[in-house]
Amino acid sequence: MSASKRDELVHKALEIFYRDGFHSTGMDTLVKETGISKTSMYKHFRTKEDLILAALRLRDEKFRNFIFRRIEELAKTPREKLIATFDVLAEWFEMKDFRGCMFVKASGEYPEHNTPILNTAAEHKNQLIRYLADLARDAGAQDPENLATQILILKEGATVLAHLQGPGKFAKQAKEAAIPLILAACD
Amino acid sequence: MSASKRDELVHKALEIFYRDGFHSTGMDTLVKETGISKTSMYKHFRTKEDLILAALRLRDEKFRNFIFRRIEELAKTPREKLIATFDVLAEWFEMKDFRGCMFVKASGEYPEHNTPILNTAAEHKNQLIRYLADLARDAGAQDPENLATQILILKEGATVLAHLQGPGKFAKQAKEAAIPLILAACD
DNA sequence: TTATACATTTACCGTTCGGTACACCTTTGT
DNA sequence: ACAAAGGTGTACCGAACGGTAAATGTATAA
Repeated sequence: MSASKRDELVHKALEIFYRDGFHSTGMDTLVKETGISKTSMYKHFRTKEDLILAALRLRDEKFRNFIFRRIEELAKTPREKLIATFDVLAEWFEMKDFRGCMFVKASGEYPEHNTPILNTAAEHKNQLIRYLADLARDAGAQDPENLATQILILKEGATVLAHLQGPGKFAKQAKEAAIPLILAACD
Repeated sequence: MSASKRDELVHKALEIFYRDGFHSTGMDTLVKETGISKTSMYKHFRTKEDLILAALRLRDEKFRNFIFRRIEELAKTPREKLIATFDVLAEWFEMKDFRGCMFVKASGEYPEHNTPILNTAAEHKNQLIRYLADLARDAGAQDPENLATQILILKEGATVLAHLQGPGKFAKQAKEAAIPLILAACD
């Protein structure tokens, strides 16, 4: 039961769950696509929910890596980084396999409060807030938490609409809405 | 096959789909909860997808009625109405059965482009944009479409986060982000 | 070489899925 | 009174669901 095999399973599961959804992807499909047997799959993951949680944790890590790394590459000052968030968002929307936010999808399919999947999704958003709040603090914002929350609201709204209506203009519109907020918050 | 019976079925289906999701709600559950027989159900709706589409159309109508009516009740001038959008949003978030936007949920479970369900969800958002753009035009905005889009982005973001993290502060934060945008756009 | 331990496969479990064939009403027109 | 028409319920379809028991490798240690 090698750790790398498990990793491979989670990567593949993440890809398929993100593309097709959670309920509509059966364990038989995952087993077939990964080439493993069903019993082995259930040795690595006790239940389907365990596999979903592992996939969400991987997604959390990969997504934050991508966003944070690109922001750091695109901008130098904290204030510029806050704004660059929306340029990274535009890059994400344009990717050919973009299908919206995986955690929003998960919260739609498992909406019951205080369940592991919804909690994992909520925690992902907390991590984003924390990162943005740190940037806002470094940028000298009066109320870093508030500014971070507003930026996250714009990010989530743009993401939802980009998935529903196509990538078009939403990252740009969100950016144009964010800039005056950021400038006003940092004197 | 009375029209009122069909209406009753759609209402009940909407309630259950919104609470539990689409894939995780079986036709057997719907049949049991409505007290009708399966054959009769399939006389009214050829497939499960037809029933989902009917539920989404009803949701579209009910949701827009609620939002637009409350906005008109809360504010008089077009500019005030744009702002009041976020007070109505706060009311929605506080409702005990609030579970986020049904069309976002639908787009998460049926993400394939150019399919009836995704198209219906996209059209719902178009209707909201159109209404907001009309208000923005009446309020004298330079670019009504842009302002409407930005307000919708804030609405969608606040909705997603309110579902994930609880109603708390998101309507208020979105409102505070929207006000300067609205004021700046209308001179 | 053989016993042990563990990973893997095959074959299957009971349940639920979306959907349907068909017998059984009940109504309506004549 | 009676037949045609159409809505209704029962009982069922094959497939897919999440999950498991038992057999079959296969590598290591004695």
